[in-house]
Amino acid sequence: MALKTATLREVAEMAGVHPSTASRALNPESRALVNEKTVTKVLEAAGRLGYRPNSLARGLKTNRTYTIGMLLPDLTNPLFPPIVRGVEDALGQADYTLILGNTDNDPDKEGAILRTMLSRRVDGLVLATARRAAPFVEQLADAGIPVVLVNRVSEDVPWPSVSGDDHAGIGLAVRHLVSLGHRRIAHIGGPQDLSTGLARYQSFVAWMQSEGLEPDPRLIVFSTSFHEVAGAAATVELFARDVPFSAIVAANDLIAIGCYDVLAERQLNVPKDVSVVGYNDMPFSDKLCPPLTTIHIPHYTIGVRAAELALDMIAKRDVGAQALRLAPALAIRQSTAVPSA
Amino acid sequence: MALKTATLREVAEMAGVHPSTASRALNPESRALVNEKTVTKVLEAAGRLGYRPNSLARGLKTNRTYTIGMLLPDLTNPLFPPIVRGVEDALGQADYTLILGNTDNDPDKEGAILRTMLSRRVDGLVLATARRAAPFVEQLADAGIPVVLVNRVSEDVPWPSVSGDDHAGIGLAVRHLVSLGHRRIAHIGGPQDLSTGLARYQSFVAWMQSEGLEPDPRLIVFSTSFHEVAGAAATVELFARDVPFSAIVAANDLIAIGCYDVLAERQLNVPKDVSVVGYNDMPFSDKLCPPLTTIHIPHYTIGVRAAELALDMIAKRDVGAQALRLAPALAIRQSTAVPSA
DNA sequence: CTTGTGATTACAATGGTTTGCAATGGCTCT
DNA sequence: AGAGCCATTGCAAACCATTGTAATCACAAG
Repeated sequence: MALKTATLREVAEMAGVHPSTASRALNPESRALVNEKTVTKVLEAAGRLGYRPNSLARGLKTNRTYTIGMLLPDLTNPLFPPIVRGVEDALGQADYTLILGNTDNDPDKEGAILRTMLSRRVDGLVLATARRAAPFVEQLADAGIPVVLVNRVSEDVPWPSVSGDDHAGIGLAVRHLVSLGHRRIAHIGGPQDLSTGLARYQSFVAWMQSEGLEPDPRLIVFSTSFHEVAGAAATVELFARDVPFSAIVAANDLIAIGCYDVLAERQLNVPKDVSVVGYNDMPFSDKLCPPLTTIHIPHYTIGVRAAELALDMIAKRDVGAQALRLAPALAIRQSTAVPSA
Repeated sequence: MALKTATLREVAEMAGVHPSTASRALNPESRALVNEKTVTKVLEAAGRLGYRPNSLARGLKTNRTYTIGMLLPDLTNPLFPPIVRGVEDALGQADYTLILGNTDNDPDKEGAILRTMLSRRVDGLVLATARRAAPFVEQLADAGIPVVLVNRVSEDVPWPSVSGDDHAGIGLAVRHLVSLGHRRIAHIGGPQDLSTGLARYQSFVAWMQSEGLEPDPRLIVFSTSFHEVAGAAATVELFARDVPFSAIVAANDLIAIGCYDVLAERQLNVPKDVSVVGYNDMPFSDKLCPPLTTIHIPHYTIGVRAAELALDMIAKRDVGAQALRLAPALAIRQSTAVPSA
């Protein structure tokens, strides 16, 4: 059945009514307007023909596509799949569909993807791309389209955001190490032009101070990206500084893996010689060698909340520019221990 | 600029031409039909107004949405992100957009997602969902929409497929173990109602035989899913059989991790006491403890090829029902060694 | 018997773009 | 000068569903 997709007109014809009546019968909200018996007829005809409303036509008329677009740097980064699933699940509940775009942190790509998304008339946008200065911001604001930020705080931007509470998370990490007895704690920060990189670095400094430990600038190195190789390079740099330390707070798990690699190279044992704390609790961080103590972020929930916010905005519910920060949790595993020295 | 998205009519008006002319000027293929100077005028007007064609209207008219849908069980499974990226990248090249749907292997969900995708008039479909018996097959065939299968062979189905060459991959694993001196090799298979589970099991048996080793049925256990816990349960079952073995070929990396867990519990060392080979070479399998020897599958390329096939089919190029099998590679790491006994 | 009421249903316009066809205008050729 | 051709552009229909408004009908009330 239904070789060609049936049109509303055909359904109406089969049911012996006018297309407009069929339309109303098919739509739950307007269904009350049409006679019960007619509804049955139409529904049956629709079923027999395998009718699927053409969402293009509908969207054209109603100016809503029930589609939202999501931009992220790279789906291959284990951070994102849970977030995307969260978004998708929450969206699915509301019969919304997700369009995905990987930017690779390339502004050109980002612009191009954004353009096609606008061209497709997405009802809303979820931006999980990390760069702090987005040149499109004003265009988007102009377009008057709901936007929700994920994993980055809103800077001078009228949109709500959802993220893990980085300040609290770094606090968890620092205090965990301090409570174990560490005093000379190093930080391998992320790129400082990414909001998470900057925030975690600042929080690190703040928490060290609030613990009464003056952070040594020589024990703070910035990685050029949130990936293993860059993390390893930064760790090498850290050793080059030749300042003793007993623990490392890495800006994310990938960087922590980079630390692992360099530490192993130097025959240093984790956690006996150096304790390492990661950030994100990405999948399989508990399977590393040793299992990584890290800060767990409710990624899935972040995705869900972001989608819900977008949906709220689309429904014209005012959500303001709130910054939703979800509480992190310390996942203590085996990469941290009391300092040996 | 461009508070409200500009319409073609407005662009035409600004350029002082008829909408149809503007349309032709804007579209590269029909651009040749219109005077060069007019084209310039139109293009400029479009630029000034920030015109973005309404793809809904266009799709309605042309019956093409430049959209393809992709169904997969769960994005959170590390297997999929690289595939999805491959699909998305290849699609992006051709100005196509990807719509994603997670089915969780739930037929109802799968049906629902499929319906919305058809309702959205996707130009093609990439099915990476693993279950073997799909009730929608006939409906899709009827709908006459291009479909490409990923990671599952086409059984009685008129569509092309792209996957890793499981037979060759299992061969790599078995021969690697045999060459190390293993003779009593166990297999923890995947669910047998999933095509990959079945294929890998059958290949295991075949390769054992071709190596002159009669596979012991007591050393073959099937996991109820492709996940760690199920893999661990299957490993427990394997030990319960109380038949000696020196190596395990796991149907995928997650199951291999399950093996790791049970082995560790029993104080058995990998690879000294038992060698383990995984399958898929998923991200971070090289960071496991010990780094997992596994079969590398070119996931990204699989995604790219699948997208290209879909694009070909959309372009009415006949691709037939070919089954594209991409060559796997053996990634030797530290979970395999010569047997101790 | 007329008018008013309420419940249904039909009509027609609309959304933005594409495209077959017709119209226009300038030009060449005879 | 008129016929014919080409390049360019305008016209209008079409794609399919939604929705404001008008039409219809049955029935009750006056």
